[in-house]
Amino acid sequence: MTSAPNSERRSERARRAILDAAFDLVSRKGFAKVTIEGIAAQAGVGKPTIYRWWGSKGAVVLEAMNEELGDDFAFPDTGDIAADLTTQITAVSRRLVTGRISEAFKGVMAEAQNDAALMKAFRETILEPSIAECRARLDSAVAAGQLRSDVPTDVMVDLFYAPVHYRHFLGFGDDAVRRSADLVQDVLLGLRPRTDAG
Amino acid sequence: MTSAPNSERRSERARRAILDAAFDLVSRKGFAKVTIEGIAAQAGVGKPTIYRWWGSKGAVVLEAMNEELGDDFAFPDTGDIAADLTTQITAVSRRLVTGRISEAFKGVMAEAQNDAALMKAFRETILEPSIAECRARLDSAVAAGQLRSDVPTDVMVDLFYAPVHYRHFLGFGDDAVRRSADLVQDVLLGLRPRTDAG
Amino acid sequence: MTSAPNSERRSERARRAILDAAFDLVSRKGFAKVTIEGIAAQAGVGKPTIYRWWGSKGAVVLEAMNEELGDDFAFPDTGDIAADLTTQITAVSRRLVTGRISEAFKGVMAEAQNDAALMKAFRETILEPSIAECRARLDSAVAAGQLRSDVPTDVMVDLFYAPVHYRHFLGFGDDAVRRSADLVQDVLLGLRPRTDAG
Amino acid sequence: MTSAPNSERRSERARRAILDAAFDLVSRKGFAKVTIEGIAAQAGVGKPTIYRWWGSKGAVVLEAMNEELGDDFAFPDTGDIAADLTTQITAVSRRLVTGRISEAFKGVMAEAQNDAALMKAFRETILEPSIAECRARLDSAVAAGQLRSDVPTDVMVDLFYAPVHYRHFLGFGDDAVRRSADLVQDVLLGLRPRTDAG
DNA sequence: TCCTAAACGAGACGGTACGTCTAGTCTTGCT
DNA sequence: AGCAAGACTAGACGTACCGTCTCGTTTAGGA
Repeated sequence: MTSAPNSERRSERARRAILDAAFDLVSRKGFAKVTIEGIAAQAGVGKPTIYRWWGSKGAVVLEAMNEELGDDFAFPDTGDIAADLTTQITAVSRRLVTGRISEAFKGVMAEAQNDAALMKAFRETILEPSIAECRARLDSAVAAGQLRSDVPTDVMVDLFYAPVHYRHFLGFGDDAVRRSADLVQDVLLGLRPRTDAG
Repeated sequence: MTSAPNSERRSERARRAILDAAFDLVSRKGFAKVTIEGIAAQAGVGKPTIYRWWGSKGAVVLEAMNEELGDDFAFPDTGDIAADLTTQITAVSRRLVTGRISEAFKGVMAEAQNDAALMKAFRETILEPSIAECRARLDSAVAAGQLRSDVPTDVMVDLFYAPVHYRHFLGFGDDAVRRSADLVQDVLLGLRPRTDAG
Repeated sequence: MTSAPNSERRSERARRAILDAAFDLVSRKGFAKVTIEGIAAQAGVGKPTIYRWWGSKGAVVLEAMNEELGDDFAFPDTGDIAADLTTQITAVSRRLVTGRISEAFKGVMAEAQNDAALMKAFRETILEPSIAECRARLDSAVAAGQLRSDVPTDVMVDLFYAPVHYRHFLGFGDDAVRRSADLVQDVLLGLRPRTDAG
Repeated sequence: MTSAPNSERRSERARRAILDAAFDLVSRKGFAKVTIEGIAAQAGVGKPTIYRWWGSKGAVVLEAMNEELGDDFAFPDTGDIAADLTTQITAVSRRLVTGRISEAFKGVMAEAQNDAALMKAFRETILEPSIAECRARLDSAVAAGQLRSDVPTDVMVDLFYAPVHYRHFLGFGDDAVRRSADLVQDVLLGLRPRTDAG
């Protein structure tokens, strides 16, 4: 068996070159048309250097996308939960259809459908942090009496985020995705607390 | 240019063998591990016969999946919209995670992210008929006074269907997908008509 | 077993079209780049019509070449055997390197190296008639005392014809092939009758 | 453009396996029935490894044949030019009809009729070295007064070698090819120097 | 003059091999 | 020891033809 590489001796230069090349190629040509060979060539790196540190093209691109995104998943908090949700869903939908990240995201998610490890990595590094931020904001809105308290906030997260991804993955088109934030109002109809019986 | 084949002379035997082989292989090995060569071999058919009638592996599997599904997209109508929605969403979620169609659906959708023609075909043959059925049922519920009339029914369709696909594509796991029907109640909270001001 | 076709009902139109297309295509693109499909297409004929009457591309092209050549293998007879041989070898060498027949001949001979039936057909329809004509002329030259009588005339035929084909098949180049007639004189050096002991 | 491979890093193991497999297959099945795929499979080698180093099946088989022949083209020199020519032509004719090289030679030459690069390679590696050896021997025979000096020795080479190849390529049959050495005497009739006027 | 059997055009079919592409592994210096 | 480089085995890709096999559609001789 091949022994695990020693990460202390890893070349940061090679790592950066690989991630930059991967992100650039995916952005320009689309995930499906990018190959490990192509990444290695553009990065000026041998293929084994990629295979030594990543398990698949999806893993490389996911990491490249993460670096591009940074780790700032902060949710806005103006005190108005409706406005904050609209702001955030609008931002997410724009990222999906036009952002630098767009091609990479679509490609990684397609790949992840048939690659459990990639899906796990995506969820841990991107999705779950985002959800946690959103949920924290919803919790504070519940505490502030802006949302009803008898629907779990993790369910609320799903209700707010689902439409944008649904429209994105099922091919409703860029315009429909971008208009997904409009649905925040409709979801909120049922999530507002009521003085009278629901 | 290669002229189009004459579909009148097409061999139904070959067509069936190809679709059956494709569906069987995808179900057993997963979309990603199936090859056109493998389909041709199992179907007892030459590769060119596949390429003559379909443009990609995704197209073959989509058609195989369509034949498996049949064209029955009927939406239940018991008079109780909440019950009917729950029934239908439950059925959809089960199909996605355990049904015969499960692997094929996941593979086709992953492929469709980077293949516009495949996405278009999927929408026309499967998604849009389903949506139309759902929408018709929602229209009748609006007419019956079970749903408010100031939210367009196509938006309602998105609100009800989004969670199941969202959880499915973003890797929430089979259990979470199956529990998606529970969210019907939460969405309905806001879509019920009200006599008092909203 | 497929019964033999009835040659009385054969379509002369189809036969002509096939031979013409075959000869034209071979002349323009070279034997190796011509396909049965291409011949059928240019002839406006179905592939089975070709397979019904010929066993291979080589057989078609051989017949086409034969029609082009006609059956005139007459050897010149001016009374001067040296001049007649030079005339004939010159004619043959020109046919091989520049004539209409050039590509077809080269292709058929290459094919015939691995197709005994084709070789047999070539010898019977072209080579042996030519040899017979040559040999008859040599016999008359022997009778006229212009050639020695103790070397069999079939051996003489080989000695005169060998150089041109040798140079042609072993790639000595068009010029060398065309100059092959010059060797007639050198061969004749030994084949002239002598009064003194040989 | 595909950059040229670096021959310093070439695997000698793969090269040997390919040449051995090619030669074995051609010897057993005949050139026409051998495929690049078959060679790769028997050699335990990927197809691209063959295409990386050779341009065609003919080129592989030519090199395999060269290795089998070795580079020993030495012409015998017993002092008797007639005997030496007979020995050599006999050896060549036997190689053509029964030797290990027989199938490979026939196949390569057939291919070379429509492949100028292959013909060039054949001439440079096999034919021209043989001719040079023969010519050197003839030169020494001329110097020794055994052959006339007014016929160029390169023409003499053609006269001696032509019959065996002519009979071989034009399908005279194995026996006729093997008897080609008999013609040496007839050619020599005219190439012996004479004291009386020619 | 019609009938009918065949040859015909067309082209889809099951196959084979092509030559290319990329994957992932292995090997060889170089730093 | 990790690296760049790239050759290696492996195998799927999509294409080109093969030779066979239906299909209707002429077409030509015999009834």
